[in-house]
This record gives sequence, C-alpha cells and structure tokens, in this order.
Amino acid sequence: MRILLIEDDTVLGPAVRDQITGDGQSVDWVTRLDAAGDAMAAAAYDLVLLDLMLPDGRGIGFLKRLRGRGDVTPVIILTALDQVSDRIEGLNAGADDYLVKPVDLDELSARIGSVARRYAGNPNPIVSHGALDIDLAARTVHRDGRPVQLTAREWALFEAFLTRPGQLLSKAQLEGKLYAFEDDIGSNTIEVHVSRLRKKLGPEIITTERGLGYRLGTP
Amino acid sequence: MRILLIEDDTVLGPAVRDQITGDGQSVDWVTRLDAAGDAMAAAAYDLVLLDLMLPDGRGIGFLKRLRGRGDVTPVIILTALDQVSDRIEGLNAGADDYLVKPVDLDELSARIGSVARRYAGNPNPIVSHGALDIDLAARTVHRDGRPVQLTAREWALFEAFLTRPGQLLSKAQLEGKLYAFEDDIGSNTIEVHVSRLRKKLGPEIITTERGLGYRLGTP
DNA sequence: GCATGGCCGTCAGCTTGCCGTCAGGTTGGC
DNA sequence: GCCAACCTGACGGCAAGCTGACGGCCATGC
Repeated sequence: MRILLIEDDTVLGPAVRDQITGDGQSVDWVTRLDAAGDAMAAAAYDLVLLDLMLPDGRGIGFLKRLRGRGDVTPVIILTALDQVSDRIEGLNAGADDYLVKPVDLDELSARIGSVARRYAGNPNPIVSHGALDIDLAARTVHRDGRPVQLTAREWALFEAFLTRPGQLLSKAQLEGKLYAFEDDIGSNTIEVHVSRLRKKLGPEIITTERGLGYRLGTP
Repeated sequence: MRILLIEDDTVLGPAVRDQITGDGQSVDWVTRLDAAGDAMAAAAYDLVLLDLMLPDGRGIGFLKRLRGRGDVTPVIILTALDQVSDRIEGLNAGADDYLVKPVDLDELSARIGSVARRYAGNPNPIVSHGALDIDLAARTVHRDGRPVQLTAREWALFEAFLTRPGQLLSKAQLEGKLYAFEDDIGSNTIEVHVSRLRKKLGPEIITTERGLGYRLGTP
C-alpha cells in the first residue's frame, strides 16, 4: 500500500514513516502542501496522512480541494488541534479518520489497517507505455492486453526504470537498487535481468547505451 | 438506517438516542448485553453503538463474539476508557470506530454519517468467482453449490483477496490485515492459512508469486 | 472438574522455480 | 580487424514456499 505522509514536524515525520514502513507499507514523506500536490499528481496513493498546520497553508483547504476534484483517496488527519470543531470540520471536509497528537504509533497502525480494509477495492491507476499497461500497485503488466508475469527481481528492475522515465541508469545504480549495497560486483547479473525483461516485455522496452548504462525506451 | 444503542448510562443513553433520532435515524436502546443479543437476533441493524462497561459484561467480549459469528455490522465503540490499549483492543476486535466519553453529540453524528456512507449501497452482493459464490455480508461461500465453512482467520484472509481482486498482496500486507499490530510474526502463518484456504476452496483460488506475495487466481 | 472438539500457531521435511553464474556468440567503436 | 562491452541460452544451488502433523488454548457440554 502506498501512503503519502504530509507532516512538517521533523521528529514526528520520520517516526511515523518508520512505523508504517515497519508494517510493510511504502511511504513518501513531504513537508509542504505544494510538494504533496506534486506527489499526488505524479503517483497514486492508497492513503494520505495529513497534518493540518503546514508552512504553506492549512491542510483542511488541501483536503477540500482534493475532494472538490473528485479524488476519493482515503485521508487520515493527524494534528495537534484537539478541538472538537476541528474534528467535525475535518470529517465534513471528507476526512476518513482523525488522530490527535501526541499520536500513539500502534494506534496509527491500527487505524491505517482499518482504513485500508474499508477502502479496499478502489481501482488502481494504470500507467501506459507503448503496448504495455502497468498497474504498479497491483503489480500487473499487460502486453497487448495479455498479462505478463514478472519475477521479484524483474519487478525491482522494471520499477527502477518506470519511476525515472527517460533517465539514464548505470549498471552500478541498478545494482544498488536491486541489491541494496552488497559491495560485490563481478558478474553480469544486470545484463541478464535486462535480457529477461526484454524477452517478456519487448526488445524496445529498455535501450542500451554502451559504456554508460540503460534507459527506458520511448514508447 | 436502524441503529442499536447499547449503553447503561441513564443520562447518556437518552441523550444519544435523541441526537440520532434528530438526524432522522431509527434507534433501539438497550442497557444490557443479553438484551442486545436478543435485539440483534430479532432484527438486522445497520450500525451498533457499543458501550464497553456494562452491567452484565465487557462490550469487547460481545464484539468479539459478534465477529466470531461472522457478523459484519458496523460497530462504533463508545466508552469512558480512554486508554490507548483499549482503543487498540477495540479496533482489533473489529470495531469500525471509537469515541471517548464525554462524547460530543455533533461529532457522534458526523461519525455515524461517515460509517453510514461507508457502508451504503451494497445490499448483500453475491460475488461469483469460478465455482465459488461468495456473500461477503453474510460471510458464506458455496463451492459448486455446496456450502463451505471458513474459520475466522480464513475469512479475514479470503476477504483481503476478494476486496482487491487481481492485486498482488505481500505477506507483510496480509500479516497486517490479519494481525493488525502484533509486531513480530516469526513464522509461516500466512503460508499455512493460504494452504488451508486452497484446500477448502480449490488449489487455483490463490496463486503464489515467489518472493512477492499472493494473488487471487483468475476464475 | 474433566473430557471433547475446533481453531490456530509452529515446525520439519519436502518440492519448486528464481536467479546468479558462466560460456559462447554478437555488436559497435576505433 | 580487434577488443571490449553486451547479449542470451543453459544449468545447478538454495531459498522460498507447501503441507501434514502436533500441541496449546479456549469454548462448550456433562
């Protein structure tokens, strides 16, 4: 599950992020509403954790604009404002839940689980790239409408390209992504996996730049 | 919407009842768990408001028995216990929301509205999936017309897949769904439950993607 | 209190298929 | 033409996953 955390507190932010990561979720942390807007435009999230007092505006307005656009992503408000009127305003603006600081991290996990269960079944965003339709959340790829099975390593590699479209990625960078700093090199693992990806997704999907690295092909 | 209020406080009880009635809902008010059990056996409610401290037992046990029987009626807990551990226990037992006394009646209305919206518009849908007919609300499965008995854990797991058909679910995600916040699961519980589900519902019902997770099989 | 039965977590032994490695072929730059 | 970089088919090791068995725990019944 992808979660966007909008929180400017430099203590609470990382704490929440680590707690949720520990639950096996993937978290993006931003500290400003404009960054949050960019993030939500760029990727689809399953849940938003929203602080109400932020350096560039009130979270309530952000939430209202979100709902005004028809976005139904679940939102849990997370703030120091413990006034009942604020809770009501938050719920009325379209929040799904409300937690008052200081936040108990285990309770937060519970609430996230509850919201996740409640909203299960929303359609995931599909990224199209040439003949490929990719659902990052569901981890499915369709090539010309037919499903393609990718293995764990193949997904990790493919994701590295998808999240940086058009960018050149060196073998060292890719090794870092796939193996999280195991300092051993000495084999052509990346080449092999690129080859396997091309076989499954089409030869044009990744282009080689000799001596430099690889790049996601243009559709 | 029919609401069952289980509350022994002779001040708060009528106050809540009047508030909800004022919102246009229909309320039955009982003060004991045995009366609550009778009421729920006699009629179907759309929502239960549950006090935790009652003359004939703790509400948590009532909620657990309810969920243990497969009842999925939304439950909002309403109690003076403001300990975080109690909230967690409540949410873990299957509550949908939690309000701490003293309750602000307008906030209660907002929460009821939220739960009502959340559950609106799906009267007993039967999902067909291959040889299976599933009634999510009643928690029944028929395989080739014959009823199949699932245990609580099996339902929780199966539901996780059903509510996100086609989605890949990692073991960490599934553990989060089944165990909410028991911090360490150091064994292959998920694998075992998947195996038990496959035995009951057919081997194709859940497919394994090695190193990634599980997915509901295509019918 | 004791027995019974169902559910669930743990474990051990087995099966499966992913992935790292390698070798031989191919490509591209000079 | 030469060499380095890259591609890809093949293969075996081993970690991930499967499942039968067992025991603890909690209800329920007598």
